[in-house]
Amino acid sequence: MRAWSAIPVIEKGSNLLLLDGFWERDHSVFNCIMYDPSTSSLVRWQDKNERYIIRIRGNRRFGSFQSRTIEMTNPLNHRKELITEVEVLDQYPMIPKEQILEMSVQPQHQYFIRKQLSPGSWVSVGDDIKITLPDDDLSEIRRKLLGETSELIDLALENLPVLNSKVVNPQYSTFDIEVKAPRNVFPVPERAEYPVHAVGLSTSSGIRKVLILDETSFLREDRDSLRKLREKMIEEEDHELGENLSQTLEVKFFNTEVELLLYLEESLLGSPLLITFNGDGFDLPYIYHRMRKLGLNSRIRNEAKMHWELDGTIHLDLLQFLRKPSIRLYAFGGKYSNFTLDEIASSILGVRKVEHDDWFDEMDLHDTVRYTIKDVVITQKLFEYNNYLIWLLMILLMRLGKFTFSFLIRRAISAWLLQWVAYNHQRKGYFMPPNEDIQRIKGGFESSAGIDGKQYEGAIVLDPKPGVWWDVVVYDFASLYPSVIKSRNLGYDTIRCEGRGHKICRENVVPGLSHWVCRRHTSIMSSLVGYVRDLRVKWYKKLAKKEKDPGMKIQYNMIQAALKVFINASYGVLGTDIFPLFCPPAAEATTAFARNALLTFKRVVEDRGAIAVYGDTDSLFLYNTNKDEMDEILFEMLILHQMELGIDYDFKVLFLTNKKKNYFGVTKSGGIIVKGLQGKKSNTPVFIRNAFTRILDIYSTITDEDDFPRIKREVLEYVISIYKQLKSQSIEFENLATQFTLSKSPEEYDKKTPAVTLALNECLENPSFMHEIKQGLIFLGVKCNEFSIEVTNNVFPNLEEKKGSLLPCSFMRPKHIRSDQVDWQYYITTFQKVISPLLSPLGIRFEMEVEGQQSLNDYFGGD
DNA sequence: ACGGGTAATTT
DNA sequence: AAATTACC
Repeated sequence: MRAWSAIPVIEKGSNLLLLDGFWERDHSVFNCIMYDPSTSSLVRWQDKNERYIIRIRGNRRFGSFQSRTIEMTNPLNHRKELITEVEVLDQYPMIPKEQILEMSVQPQHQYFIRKQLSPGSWVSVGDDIKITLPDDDLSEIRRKLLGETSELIDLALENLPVLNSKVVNPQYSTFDIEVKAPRNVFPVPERAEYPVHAVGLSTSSGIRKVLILDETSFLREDRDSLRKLREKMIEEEDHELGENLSQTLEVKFFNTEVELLLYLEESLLGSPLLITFNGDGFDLPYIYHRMRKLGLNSRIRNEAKMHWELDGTIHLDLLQFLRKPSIRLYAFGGKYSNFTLDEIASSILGVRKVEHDDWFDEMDLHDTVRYTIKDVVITQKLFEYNNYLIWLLMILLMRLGKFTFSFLIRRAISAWLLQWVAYNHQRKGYFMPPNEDIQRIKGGFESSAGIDGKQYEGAIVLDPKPGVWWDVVVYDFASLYPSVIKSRNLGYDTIRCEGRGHKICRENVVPGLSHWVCRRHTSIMSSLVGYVRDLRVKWYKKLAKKEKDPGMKIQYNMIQAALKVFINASYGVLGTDIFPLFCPPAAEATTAFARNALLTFKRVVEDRGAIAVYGDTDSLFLYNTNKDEMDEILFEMLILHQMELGIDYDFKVLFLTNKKKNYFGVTKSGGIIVKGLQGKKSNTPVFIRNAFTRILDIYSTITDEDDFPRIKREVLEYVISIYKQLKSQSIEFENLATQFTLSKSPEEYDKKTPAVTLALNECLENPSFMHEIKQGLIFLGVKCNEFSIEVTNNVFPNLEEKKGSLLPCSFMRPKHIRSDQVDWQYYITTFQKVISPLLSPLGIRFEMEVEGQQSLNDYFGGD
């Protein structure tokens, strides 16, 4: 039984949002899962005509298996090949897996690819399933893309109506469980040892509930605590969350955990969409195992590793989606960097962080209720933020990449890209050649990376010219790698092409490499990347700018961001060996053309007298430019090299040292840009980061060169004040803390790192902490005088220091440290080191003017 | 289960 | 030299 088998089947219907699909276990029938906004529920339609097909090259027969032979084109040589399509029911024919084409594409996606259906779009079902589209006026896009290849225009015309069709906001439920685990014990879902004692429940229809386990009936009699709860909520939650929680919240008490859990499941069952924060990693598996332990039949199902569903609903684990690097960086501009609900919500919503140090066993009823419901409501706010922006983004990504909802939530970007590319191979009648073919024909890398462990040569970073530069304009290529892929027609199919008529292609060389690029055919990847890039730049960015309707403006902006996700990932996958279309020459050709583009631009600009004071990958920092001349050069780059450039920053003043990827400056509009400096990094103590920011604030007020003395005075005064705090050891431990990440899984550590020692140290005081130690765990540590700890467990089985041995340790968690244990000298040194790039342009010498000033004051007893 | 290379800093 | 964090 699968979770989605519980969704009611319909024979006919229209205006349905296609979200997902699955094959019956025996592959006999395909089920499409759709959201029906008219009833706010999920419906299922069974496609009885479509068969589950595998493809094998050549004209073949496999015993009793139903099969037919079709023709498809091999993109490597543009020849038609005979392909056998075999109908698969319960079992596969006896053939080696390598002979099956496109094994990397999931069965449910094979269905959508064969039917050329885009999940996320509106469909009607009956005898068959069909996409329904509004009548869009496509003449304008045709006009805008005039001069582009017909392939690119076709792609745009096909995809635009789907992307532009409306998105409805779904009905949903969200919940969060609290487990009564002993202090500092992490409840492991598989064990489900501790009772679920509180559950927060909230729905889009306005239900706000907290379920409380109250075996003694003691809590519900506690009128005093309940009254206090309302009062506190009026004071805090109502105000903070913009909710009338004190009025709408219902607290429900249960005599037994069994009753509570059954009630919880029952409440969630009717919902089309179940939203959680870490539901795949904790809440759903915990309830599942807990119910089994209590002898109950759960309707939660484990579909795959880190994929849990509740019967009849679609489960969205927001954490799974938001933690994807591509989403975090390109869709949300890197606003959050830790993946806790608090951090993500506070950065996206601007909600204040909720501290709750108290363990649940020590909390009063009213605090338990408040914290429980608060997490749920924050999850909800996150989902509803900016008129369901996250939902909109998700639907758009599905429409663009042609993949299902659960695939979107749970798979990485390279999987998205593959599905997108696979769909578009089928669209053109191509099959995806096996990677062995690609690598055998195209060969390996011929460049080598400058960095150990990397495969091929990447970007250029120019040596910065140290100094203070006034009036510097930063020009950068608009999406450099995708532009190169598009304009140079790069792809696994076009690089090092061979065969009759391809002699002319040999002259089309890749700069600095022996590769050449096809002149006869357009690369599949190149036209896909090109279409997405053009759509973004020429269409949606402009639409977003001029759109008046706020709802549509948001949608256009989000489409623009979603397109960027695809653009930015499309280059990277070509160079990763696990990607089924991995093609070394195509990957290194991309960076080679990109290096060439940057150097060409540099030469042209310098011929006209500008000075490139710095540049990295796709940008030049130019001093002594003239706007009109630059416009001419940009035009030339566009016409001669099909490369589009724009202005990134316009610096009033820019500060460079001899270090690459390190600079700061003040823009003409008074904004501060700071890159790479230590003071920005998360592994710098908080108080130093704060001081760093404060000094930059002072810098941002600079007017001209004559203003330096004022800036110097203010900065010096501030730095001295911090130095005094350090000397008098009056900085809170929390602000001394540095962040350490356990970036690998515990078995992979053979040497100690601060994160490792912090983890071991924590285990000493609290042995059950072992279970919490996993990849991605973040610790705060304060540098302290060195001490020894005994390794008491085998959490890190491959550590040099075995169990029982002593380990030197120089970090402690802020809560456990005393002032006399803090290594204050380290903080003074680090403070000086980190802020020194901000002091040296002003001519401030730390030893003389900060430390010296301090001691003179001490001596003379001045302030 | 799965973007890439380049660079600086710390242990 | 390896690990971590940043830049693009």
